[in-house]
Amino acid sequence: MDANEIRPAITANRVPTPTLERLATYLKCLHDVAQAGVTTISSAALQEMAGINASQFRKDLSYFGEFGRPGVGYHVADLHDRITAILHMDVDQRMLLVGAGNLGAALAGYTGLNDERLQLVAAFDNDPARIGRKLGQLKVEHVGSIATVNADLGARIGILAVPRSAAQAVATLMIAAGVRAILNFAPIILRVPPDVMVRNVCVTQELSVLCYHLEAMPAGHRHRQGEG
Amino acid sequence: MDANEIRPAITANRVPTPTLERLATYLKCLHDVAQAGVTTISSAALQEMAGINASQFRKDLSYFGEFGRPGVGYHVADLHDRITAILHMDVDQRMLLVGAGNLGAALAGYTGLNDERLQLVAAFDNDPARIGRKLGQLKVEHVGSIATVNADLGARIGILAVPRSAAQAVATLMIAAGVRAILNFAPIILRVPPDVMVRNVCVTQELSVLCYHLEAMPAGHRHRQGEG
DNA sequence: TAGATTGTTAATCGATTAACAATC
DNA sequence: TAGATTGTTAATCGATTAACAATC
Repeated sequence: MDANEIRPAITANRVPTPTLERLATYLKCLHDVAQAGVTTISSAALQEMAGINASQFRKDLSYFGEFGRPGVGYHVADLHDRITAILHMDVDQRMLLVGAGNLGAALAGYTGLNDERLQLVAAFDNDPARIGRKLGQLKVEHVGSIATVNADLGARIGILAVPRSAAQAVATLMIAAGVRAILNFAPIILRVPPDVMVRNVCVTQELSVLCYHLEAMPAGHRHRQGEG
Repeated sequence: MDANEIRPAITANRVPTPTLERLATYLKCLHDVAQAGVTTISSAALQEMAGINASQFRKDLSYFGEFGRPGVGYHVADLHDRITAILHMDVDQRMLLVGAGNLGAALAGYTGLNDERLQLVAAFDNDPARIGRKLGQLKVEHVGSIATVNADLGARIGILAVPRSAAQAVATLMIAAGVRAILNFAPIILRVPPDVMVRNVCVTQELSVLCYHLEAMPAGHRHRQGEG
């Protein structure tokens, strides 16, 4: 089982998680080339840009249908829209944020998180000093009111930006409030019911991997960036 | 090639990246059980805790030697220390931060980043309004001075917390200043020389994967958290 | 000693890549 | 038409898991 892996127990024709992760990368590339004025791109050109094998790219897309024209390539804007739709980023996705500290403020201020259809609709904390303050557009509410607030909002995505010590309890509250997908920034392995998904973002883990390679790498060994 | 993959061109007995990523997870678990007063743990008990297969755990460790005692299990504190050493988290690791916005402030304030041997030793920005301000213990300096500052500090890890538009240019500056490992928070695919490693943290990517599964999941399909 | 659990090998599983007929 | 490039199948590669002899 890989870090950040999500495993449906029952599914036919399941799309591999690495494929889903790469779709977001393709969106970044398509965004970049579109800005450069390019309207059509081949899988070979994308390999050059993203460092992802052309066959891989075509195979990834093949899970979802046909997207290109033999001898021509892919229409950049069209492919961008279709991948966005595949990821369901073309419909409104409401999100709750718990934790109004530095990280919470950074997330609330991040445009990528209030862009297009991803919408941060409420922010919570348990610190009285933070409650009532503004976090971007949002007024910070007490975490104890998350269930009643979300009864109206109906958000199914929760972002967990609280200290490790509070993370499990807050996750449980989120789930009781209707959240079914959690983006967890706390360095802890959350216990959740089987119908709740968790993706972990762990800065320390990333740094460990970098440290390992930095020290392990004798002169002459070369490293390449994959992507992200 | 996977997201966040790092590929040494020349290496015998290479440790798989998924294994390295899991080592950080094992540290989290060991930390937790140690606090609960447990001194010895079996791979089966760890499977229960971390949701990572017991064989996987033993196999991961086998890349680095022998750690347990048949019939007994693993000594928690000892294993924690040894994994820490494997990841080179037992020696000082100096890091530069570029980008003193919300995210930079959150990172500078994060204890995990000034914990133990991971040391944030300098912070930079290009906004005159931010230069001279304090970010945690650090005074924000102009990004143009990164090379001269790092000539003294000798940090080899750089944390990139600037907007997408500035990310590539700043990465290039970091590398010129001696950085060989970059933790990138900008949603862009960095172009770097082959001896520089990049790990990407992409919140939007994580959310895409959550959105996909939220929408794709018909009633009756169940999901499990892997870990992180 | 008997029971438990490791480290490691072999089997399985799944993901990546190469190759190529189909097609623009 | 000839050249280019797709979508897909088959081959390769690597990671995960099961099984078990060795060992405490």
